[in-house]
Amino acid sequence: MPAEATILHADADSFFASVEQRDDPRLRGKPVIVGGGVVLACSYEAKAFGIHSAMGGYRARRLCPNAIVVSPRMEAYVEASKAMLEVFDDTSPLVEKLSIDEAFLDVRGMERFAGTPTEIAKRLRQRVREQVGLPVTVGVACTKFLAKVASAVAKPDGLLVVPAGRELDFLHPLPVERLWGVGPVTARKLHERGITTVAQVAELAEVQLVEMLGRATGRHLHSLAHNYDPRRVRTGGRRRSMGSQHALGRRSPKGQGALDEVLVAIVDRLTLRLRKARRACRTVTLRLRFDDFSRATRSHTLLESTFETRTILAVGRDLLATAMPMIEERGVTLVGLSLSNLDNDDAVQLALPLERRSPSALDSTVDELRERFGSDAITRASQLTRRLRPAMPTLPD
DNA sequence: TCTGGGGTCCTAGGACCC
DNA sequence: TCTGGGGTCCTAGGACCC
Repeated sequence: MPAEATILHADADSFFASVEQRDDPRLRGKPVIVGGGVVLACSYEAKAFGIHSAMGGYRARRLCPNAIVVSPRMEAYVEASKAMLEVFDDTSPLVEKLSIDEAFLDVRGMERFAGTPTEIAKRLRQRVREQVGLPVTVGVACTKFLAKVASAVAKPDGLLVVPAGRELDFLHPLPVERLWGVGPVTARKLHERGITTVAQVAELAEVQLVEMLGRATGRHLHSLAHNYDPRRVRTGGRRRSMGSQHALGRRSPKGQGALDEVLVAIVDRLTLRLRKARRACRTVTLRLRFDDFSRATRSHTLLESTFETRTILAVGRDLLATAMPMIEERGVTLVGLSLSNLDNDDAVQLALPLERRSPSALDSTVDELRERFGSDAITRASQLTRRLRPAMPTLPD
């Protein structure tokens, strides 16, 4: 017996542009572009002209000279996202937020008091429309992946239910680009071998796909083409990195001083966000993009987590200094910083200051930590202390 | 298709440890 | 003292998503 279609994927349509149209009646029914230099989002009226997100603003305006261009208002989008999430949370106890404008909802077992998944999905769309004022498309299927494909196919302002037992009939005729994780590179590799539909992917053995695309992508695509996706809808989940970047115009100054100013501004923004989120980071990564659109990263991992502006700026400056020869040679067009390794477990945090203790004191403290946090966390802590030990000065206990 | 800003996950080699 | 297999962490790069 096939699995029931109980997973909903709710996705706001042209989210940023829809918020703009909601808040300014003059924009309704008109081609709207959010963002200036590059299109961050655009309304369906603009899409009809061939405009899409990530397209250069210059080209977009040539395609549709009458399009109305508005600056992004991130606060308004965050607000709308929260309001939408409230409706989701009120619909099902199992909600997984995917991005600012989409989420999965598991409605299994809710039939007796809330109706069938289809009825729940209809009500969800109506409530977001009434309470938040935005159009939302919902896909319903037995797996997360298929629900997401369904909502993409149903856009805009639609609802599509893939009935249990009919999954492959729905999936197989679709182009490979519909598979989650198939971008330009993977699509090109598949096309080169004459593979354009999901059905053709499904005909291949897993080993063939792995050979073609690498282990992870190959296995992933093999699973998806057969609609094998055991991932459950999970609530919570903390972010694993935090970043900020700044694109430099072709003509902006690129000397070390100018770059340092950009870096200081980025570090300032980031550490503020870090402290606001009550997190700390251990790895700092400098991201660079060059005139020819090649990229490079330079990273450094600290021994101890930090949220201090001073510390992170110092690391950022070191990384920038090591990259200066490359920058001078290739010409930099983007500078970014990413903070990762966020919040290590408590045991490691506690073990680190032990650097200043003698080996015997260290061992007894590790025992204490084991009692407090369990052996799993301790494995990492003791590994770390072992690594520190050779460099440790011996102090009296 | 000449390109923003925010993320996630995978790979691969080297260092180091048990 | 030598050797091997397995595991984790760090760094750099790449693909993909919204």
